[in-house]
Amino acid sequence: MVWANQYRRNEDTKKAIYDAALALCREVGYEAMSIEAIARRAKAGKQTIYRWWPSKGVLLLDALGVVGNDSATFPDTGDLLADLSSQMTGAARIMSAPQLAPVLIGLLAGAHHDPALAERLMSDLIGPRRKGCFNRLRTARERGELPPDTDEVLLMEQLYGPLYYRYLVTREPLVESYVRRHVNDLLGRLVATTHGNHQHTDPQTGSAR
Amino acid sequence: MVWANQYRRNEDTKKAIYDAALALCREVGYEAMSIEAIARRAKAGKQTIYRWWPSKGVLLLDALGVVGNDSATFPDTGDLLADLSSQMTGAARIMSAPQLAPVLIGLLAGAHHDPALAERLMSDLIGPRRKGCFNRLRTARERGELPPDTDEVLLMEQLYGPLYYRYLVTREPLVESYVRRHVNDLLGRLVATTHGNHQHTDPQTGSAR
Amino acid sequence: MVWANQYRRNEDTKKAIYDAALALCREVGYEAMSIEAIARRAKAGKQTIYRWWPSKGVLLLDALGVVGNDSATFPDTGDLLADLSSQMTGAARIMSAPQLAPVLIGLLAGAHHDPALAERLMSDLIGPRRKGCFNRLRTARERGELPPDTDEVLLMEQLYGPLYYRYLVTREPLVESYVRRHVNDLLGRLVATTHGNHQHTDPQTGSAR
Amino acid sequence: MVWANQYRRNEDTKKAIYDAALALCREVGYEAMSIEAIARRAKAGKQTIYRWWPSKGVLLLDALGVVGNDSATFPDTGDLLADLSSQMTGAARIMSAPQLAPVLIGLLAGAHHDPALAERLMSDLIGPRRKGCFNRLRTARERGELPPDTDEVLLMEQLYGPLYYRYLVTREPLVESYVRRHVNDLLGRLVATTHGNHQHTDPQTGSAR
DNA sequence: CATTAAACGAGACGGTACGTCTCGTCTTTGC
DNA sequence: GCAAAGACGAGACGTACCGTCTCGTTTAATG
Repeated sequence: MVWANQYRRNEDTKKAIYDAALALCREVGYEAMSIEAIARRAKAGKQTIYRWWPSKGVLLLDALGVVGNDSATFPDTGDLLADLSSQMTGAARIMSAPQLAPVLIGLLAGAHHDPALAERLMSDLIGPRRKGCFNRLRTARERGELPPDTDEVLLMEQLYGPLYYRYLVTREPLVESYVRRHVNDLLGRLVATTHGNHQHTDPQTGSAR
Repeated sequence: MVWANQYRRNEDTKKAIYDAALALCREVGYEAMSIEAIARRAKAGKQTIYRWWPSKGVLLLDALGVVGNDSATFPDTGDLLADLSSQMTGAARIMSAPQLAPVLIGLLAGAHHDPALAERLMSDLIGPRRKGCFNRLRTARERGELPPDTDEVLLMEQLYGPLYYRYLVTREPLVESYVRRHVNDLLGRLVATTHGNHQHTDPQTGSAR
Repeated sequence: MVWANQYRRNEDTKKAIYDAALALCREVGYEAMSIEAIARRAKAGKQTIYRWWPSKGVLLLDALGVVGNDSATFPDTGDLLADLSSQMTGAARIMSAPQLAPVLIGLLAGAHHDPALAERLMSDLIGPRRKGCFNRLRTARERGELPPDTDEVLLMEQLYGPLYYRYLVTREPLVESYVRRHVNDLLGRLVATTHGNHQHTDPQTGSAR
Repeated sequence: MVWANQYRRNEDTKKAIYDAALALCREVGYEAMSIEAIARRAKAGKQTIYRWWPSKGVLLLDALGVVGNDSATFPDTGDLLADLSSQMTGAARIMSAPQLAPVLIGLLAGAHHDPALAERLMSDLIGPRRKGCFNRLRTARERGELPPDTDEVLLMEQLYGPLYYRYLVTREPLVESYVRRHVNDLLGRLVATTHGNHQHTDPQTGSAR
């Protein structure tokens, strides 16, 4: 593609740098990972890294390759509660993956004093996911699954906030049961559904769990 | 008293180090702040700092002097909604204070790879506030202001989660109107709905008991 | 040539470091001179020094630039006594120069627990001078100026030993008259020459009385 | 005795400090030995050391206890050559003892920028030995064993200079054969004796070939 | 004896330097 | 003409000692 080689960039080197960055991040953590070490491991010149990425955080964000992945697309089976549960447990699983957890907090912290990283983080990682969730909630509202006066943004933050809180502040494991309980609890108050208890039937087996 | 000077610690030096740490954190940010610079500004020897604090984060936590302050005591006027609004807007104001915001995210990030800092953060900063909120919610439940099957910990996290989300993830200003809208929205649904969720969790650790 | 810049070394920096080292050595002495201070004065990074020299002593030895200088070449006018007197008074002058005296003793002391310095000292400073003297003595023996059974090494050490003794042990000034008296006395006994200098000195202080 | 306890000095502590100093000197060498480490090992306070000794060198000199020992007394059997050989081989043995060699050079180097150490070194260690030798040589001259115009000080330095030269400059082992050869050679020319020594040594390394 | 003054161990303190590490820039060399 | 290699100035890291300065606790001598 034209753009990719517009700057005569060596794709092999790029890949080696991404690999080295990811490997190092897993091994020593985001903070302890140095550009020097990435270059060393990738057998790349330091200048090559400084030429193409403004900071360790942005490099890592690129390396994660989150731009094009589909984790931002929200499922829409028609059942809002099920869709939210499924998407959010997936998100929780990713957030609490041992390799990724320290990365995200590192990136979030870095964004507080690195506007470039902040922008990339929002446009590539956070933004698309917010948009996907927002759209799903709007659709739900239009279908009548949610009250017509629902503030989708506020609801979205009420949904995801506690996950981030657990992940970032108390560092407790984001187990699936917690996520489901939270979503049921929050949505349960909001939607007009008869549901005496909060046990859910597994759509696959049909057996109560 | 004997204990205080048991280690023959110089209180003037301690104060100078706290002052220097706080000033530097404000000026250059948590990450960019070095122990070397703190010592320089406090006219203290580096060893003096290393002698008394295990890390930059713990030093800063001590410097914030959050241990004994009363921001952890929850108001109880009998009106839960008003009390929550007042406490949470206060918390939001503190969190979004320009001097403090980068400190907290730095500490939270640091806690992810520094167990000692994590423990201090939880025991001195996060824990007491969680406990205060938990107690206020329990009192409210016992008074009948909340449904008898309310899970205080989950509710607490639903209350504070979005604040941290805004502060840490999207870095939007934590304006008072947002906080009030969120609290009204969440509490409003709760007091007007019957439902059930009967698991209880420990307010400190959050783990089910 | 290629070799010199094989390591892409910055010659300006090298010169600045040599200058700083020599200046500092003169000002504060060998022991009190720190690598940190050399770097500071030379406006060089500490790492640059540690990269190229294994120790303060070796750096100073290089800075003295004794490798290529010609003080190691022994004069040969055909008159052994005159040649020795001239070379040794020169050596004595150098050894007792106020800037150099503390350097040499520092290097000699350092060589006792730094094999690398010991080797450099011998190969660059001591060795060539020993060789030059040895050759001159051998030539003299071959010419019949010295007895055919002369041990040049022993004689050399008998010649220079007292100079070092005065310089290193009693720290008396290595005045020219002493050197000449010693050489005359030693050689006079060895070759068939009239000689005589019968000044006596105090055994404690060594000063002439 | 009154004087000794005038300052109410603890003799046990003093002994422990001496022992620690000597042990450390043997183990890590003079340069690497710190007052901090001496205090640590002697279980003494640092202040106690700083109270009684002006420097590491003087402390060590005291610890060596050279003041009163009898190595300064010169033998007088009537045979000058034998007496010199015996005394000097003894001195050489002491100088080249592995534990002492680095101490002496350290003290000599220290004396170059520590007048107090220089004075103590001369009055306690070097001076008495010079005096003893001087007296023996004077006696020999008065007995006619040496020419009447002999300069005892010069001769003394010609005798001992090469020993120090080997010990300090070339760091070759001060083997007995070398000492005897040197004394025989020097004295042999001076007194009326038949002698001869035809061994040759390499001028660079000094080792016999 | 009780007082008292010093020596003592312990170790905090402000400093300096150590030798290593990484930063981000700059230069040289090879492909 | 970009990329690797790495030198460079800069400066922080955490440690070791420096020499000074309290602290309480012996310990010896004086009163």
